[in-house]
Formats: sequence, structure tokens, C-alpha cells
Amino acid sequence: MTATIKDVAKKANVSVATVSLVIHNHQRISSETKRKVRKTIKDLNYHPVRTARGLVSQKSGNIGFIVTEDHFSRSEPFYTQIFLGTEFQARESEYYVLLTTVNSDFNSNFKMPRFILERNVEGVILAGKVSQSLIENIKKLEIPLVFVDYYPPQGNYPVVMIDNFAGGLKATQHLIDCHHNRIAFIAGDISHPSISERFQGYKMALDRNQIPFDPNLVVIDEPYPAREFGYNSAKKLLQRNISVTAIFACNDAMAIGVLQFLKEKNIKVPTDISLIGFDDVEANLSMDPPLTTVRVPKVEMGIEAIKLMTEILCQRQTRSRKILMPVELIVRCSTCEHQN
Amino acid sequence: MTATIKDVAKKANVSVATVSLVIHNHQRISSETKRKVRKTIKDLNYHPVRTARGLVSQKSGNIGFIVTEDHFSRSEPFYTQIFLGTEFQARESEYYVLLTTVNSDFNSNFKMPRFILERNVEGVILAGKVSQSLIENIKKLEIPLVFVDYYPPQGNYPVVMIDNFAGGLKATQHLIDCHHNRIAFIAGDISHPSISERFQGYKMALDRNQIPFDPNLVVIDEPYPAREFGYNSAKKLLQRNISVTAIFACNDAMAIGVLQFLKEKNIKVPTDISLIGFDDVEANLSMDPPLTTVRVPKVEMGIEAIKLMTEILCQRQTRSRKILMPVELIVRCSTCEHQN
DNA sequence: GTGAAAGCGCTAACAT
DNA sequence: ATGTTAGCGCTTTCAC
Repeated sequence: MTATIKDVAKKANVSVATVSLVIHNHQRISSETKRKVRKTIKDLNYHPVRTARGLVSQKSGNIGFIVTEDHFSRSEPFYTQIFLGTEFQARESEYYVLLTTVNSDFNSNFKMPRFILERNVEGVILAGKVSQSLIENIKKLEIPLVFVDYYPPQGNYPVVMIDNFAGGLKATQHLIDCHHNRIAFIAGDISHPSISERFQGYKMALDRNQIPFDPNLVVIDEPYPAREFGYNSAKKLLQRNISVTAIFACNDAMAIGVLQFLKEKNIKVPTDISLIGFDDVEANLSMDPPLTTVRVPKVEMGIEAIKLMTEILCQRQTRSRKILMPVELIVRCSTCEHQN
Repeated sequence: MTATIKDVAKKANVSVATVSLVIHNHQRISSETKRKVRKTIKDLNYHPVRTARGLVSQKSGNIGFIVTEDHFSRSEPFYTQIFLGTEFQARESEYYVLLTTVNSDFNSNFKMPRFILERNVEGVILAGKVSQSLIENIKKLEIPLVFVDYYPPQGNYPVVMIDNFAGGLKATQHLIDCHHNRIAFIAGDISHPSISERFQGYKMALDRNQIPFDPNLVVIDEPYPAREFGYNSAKKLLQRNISVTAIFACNDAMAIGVLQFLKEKNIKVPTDISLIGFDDVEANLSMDPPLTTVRVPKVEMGIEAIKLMTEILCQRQTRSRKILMPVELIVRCSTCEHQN
């Protein structure tokens, strides 16, 4: 079998304690001994066993990642990308990320994620909106928490958020810069903080440019920001028979639905109506025309979440506990100058 | 702190051994005692600690998932989907999946994935093509292996493969059923087994329908089956100035590139040329027209890989060690009857 | 500066 | 049918 700490100790003629101290690069070991032990470790190709280390130090070396089933199975791999970011950064910090999904309606009758019950994670990252009950149950266990793309109404937690307001502003300003002034806003689930912040950005941009806000240009009564609801929203909007030269959809999924409707009505994008989305999902590139959008740095959000978490786990919280991720305007072909 | 096995033993007036045996539902414990102990476990909200259990039983409760960096960062989330499948199924089997990436050129000079060195996984799933050196190094450690979407030239391993041949056959037969007989085949990296199997399927379908194979209809000299190479291939194909009524692209990424080229040349899909892809990636739905393709059950492949692995880990290898995943023709709007 | 030894929480062989 | 006990491989206090 593989070498244990005992084998190393024996071979190097020291105690297991010394080997352990060398591994952790402790001060009080002479550099002579360190050299000798390190050589032996290398010779024997010794690596401390994770479970043994975890048992005594109470540190599993794992970080939990929780997302609701709904969010995770959504076709746009938004949270999947965030998860990939955590995997990526966790490697740097010598952690592993254990992913699990929970029911959106999680309450005290549900079983807690297994990695929490088994004390198999040192901290938990919550991605997207989760139930208050889950949050409280984890909090009770005193497991460090980091939120990503959601912030609970009460409590004061470290969090990685998207700068949705700036995104809404940028998207709208881009359309205004293209001389549009009849700009519609389309959204689903307006009660979600991220969506409503985008809406605020939209309104702020209008305001800054002295363009009056027209409620007739707003369709925000669909339940969820998904493709089919984008389609419905566009339909509702155009049934109003008002002048519209550009549409800001609150996310790419809805924008895809909007585009589909416009195509069916033979309305040309961008010449008849400019269209901008939000998120920058993979599918945008294969759209016709490719969608102008606001890029959300999904992978980077995962990276930041792990950075926050590791700082918390190491007890050195040097950085701010709230991270606001910048977004970027990606101009493709679904927006153009408004022709008068 | 949380309850340990000792607390349960004390409270239930039994030994820790008994508690342990009850947890594992051992025969020789009276149902009376079982009831009593189980109640205490519930009362104390006791859950065995993973690391402790792992240390003594030499079972970490984790399964490793290895994919090359290249494969993982590819824009189409093919392996990501497979990984999600493993996560999904692992939950059922009470395992966690630890993901890591390796360099495609992995050789003995590289460090082995940390979860292997730390003995933190009971088995390893290898997704996609990985270097022979990595395989051999893992094999040396006698860690159970399961391959997904790749099979090494030597050795005899459990594997989950796509039925690429059947897929190539189905795609081509679909076009033939639509009365096409000038069907082009476009591919990149034809040396990859999966791609060449699709090509075999294509040829077989022609053969079965007494359609002569015409090398002029084949473009397989691009290095990699990606969007831009699909574009290039279509260009090459049409420069030959031969009759083509349908194109079978070896995967969706290339099909997207093909479509882009056809659009630029104002060639209508499907009326002028029918187009079919392979894989069924998310982006297909937002294409115009939505792409007819052959669906590869990516999530299901992950599920099957974990099933295989758990069977191996439990020493009951009842099922076949080689799983061939069926593919499915998904007819959307990029193919239609050939008009003469 | 280094070693001896206790013990993390659990499983399993052996005793009763 | 149940209890006692010896570790699993490691970290960490406390002696020396």
C-alpha cells in the first residue's frame, strides 16, 4: 500500500510528530531536519491522507455549493458556469467543491444536504435564491456562508453580486446612444432583486437623458424570465400599437423569445427594432442576428465566491465582504442606429 | 457541538458497537434494540461524520471525475452535461463527485490529481480523451476506472460510449427519407473514433440505399470540429461546384458554422440545402432555422457512468461493463423534403 | 528542537 | 445478541 506518516518517520529516523510538523512547515524544526524529512517524503511519494487529516483537524477540505433544482436545471447554464468558477478557484486553494441541489421550497421538513449533516464541508456557498428556512438551518449549525447572485432580506452575509443596476444603465444608454428614444423594457419576475435593479438602471438612463418614462413601454407582468414569456411579452407590447424602436429584455432567454415573435411578425432586427439582452449566454452567438447583450462574468463570480470563502475559513477577512461584479456591454448585431 | 456515536450509545444504554451495527442495519441486532437506538439517533439528530467513517473504512464516499482542460473549457458544455449527470446519480448512491481537470499532455512529470494522491476518491471516471500516461498512472494505484466517451487503445475497462455509428446512420437515413441523394459529409478531426464512426454510419446508410459514395461530397480535412471549421468546410464544399442538396455536419458546432456560411451566400436552409448536425447542444434552439440533429444523451451518460462505478465499488458487476448509449433523431426545421 | 502519547469518531474483530 | 477494544492516519499538547 501507499506510505503513511509512520513509514516516513521510520525511514527518516524521526518521530511522526516531527514529520507532521515538517509538513506544516513549523518554525521549531531545524532546517536540517526539514531537508531530511522532505527528501524522505519525496522518496516514498508520501501524501497525507485526506480523511485522517480531516478527522483530527475537523477540516474536510471541502466547500459545499447549493443551488435549487429549478435553477440548476434551467436550460441556460448560468449557475453551472458559476459552479465551474468555484471548481476552478477551489483547486488553487486546495479545496474541493461538493455540489448539491435543494428544493426551492425547502423547509424544516426536508432533509438538510448530506454534506452538511455529515460535517463534510467547511463552508457553504449558496447560489441564487434559496429559501429562508434553508439559510436559517445552516446558520444554526454555524457553518460559514457565502451568497452568490442572491442576498437574503435579513442578515448580514458575505456575498458576490452582479452590478445589475450598472448593467441596466449600460444597456439602455447604448440604445440611447444609438438615438433610440422609444425603448421598451421587458421582464419576468420583477420582484426578483436582480431584475428590478436592471429596471432601475433602465429608468435612470432615461432620466439622465431627459427621455420621459412611458409605462406603456414596460411589460413586466410575466411570471418568469424565460423564452416563452419573452415571446408573450413582445406580443403584448406590440398589441399596444405604440411606437417602439428598441427593446431591452431583462435577460437573454426573454430576448430569444422576443426575437422569435418579431421574426414571426416579419419585423426586422435590428433595422425595424433594436434588441438587447442581459447575461450573455452561449446561445446568443448562434442567434440570427447575434444578440447584443450585457455580459455577466459568471465564472468569475464563482471564483470570487471561493476567494471570499477561503478568506473566511482562514480567518483573514482582509477584503470587503460584499463583492459587486462589473458587467460589460457586448455589442453584436441586434442593435443599430435608429433611422429617422 | 453535534452528537457523536458515543452520545447515542450513552443515551440509548448500549455500546458504540451496537449503534454502529444498527446504522448498518446488521442482522444480529434485535429489532427491539434497533428501534430503541434509531429513536435515539433521531432524537439527537445524529449523523455519522464522513471523515471518521472514511478513515476506518478506507472509503471516502467520493468519486473522482477527470476531464482535460481543453475539453472542459470548450464552449459547448458537452462534458459539463455529463458531469451534471454524475452529480445527479451520485446523490442517489450517496457519493459525491470531485471534479478536476488535467492537462491534455499529462505525463509522469505532472502531479497526479490531488484527490488521488490524498486517497480521497474510491474510483475515477475519465471523461473524453485523456493521455495514456495518466491512465497508466492511475491503474498502477489500483483505483477503479470508468471511461466515458473515450476508450483507450489498450486495456479492458468499463466504459460508457455513444452509439455514433447508429447516429451517423440515422442522420443520413433521415436525409435519404427526405429524398436527398446528394448528401455531403463535413467533419473535423476525423481521426477521433467518435467522428469516424459517424462517418461510417453515413457511408453505411448510403450503401443500404444504393446511393453511390462520392468523395467529392466529403470534407474532412479540418483539424477540429468547431464552428469556424464548419464555416471553412462549407466554403470548400461549395467551391467544388457540384450538386449538393443536404449536408450532414459531424457535430452541431460545425453545423452552426455551415449555416453561417450558407446564409452569407444567400442559400436558404432547408429549401435550398437541408442541414443536420449531431450532439444536440442548447444553441440549436436559437438558430434560425432550429437545427435538426442527433441527440446524444449527455446527462444520461454521466448517470450510467456512476451506476457502473457504484456497481464496481460494491463488487457486484451484474451489468455489462460496456454501455452503448442510444442516440435519437431530433427533427427540427433545418431539414425538409428535397424538391426536384 | 524533537519525541511520546492522547485522541479525533468511527468500524470491526474478538469476547462474552 | 451485545459489549470491549484496538486501531484507521493524522495533529497537537506536553515532556524532555
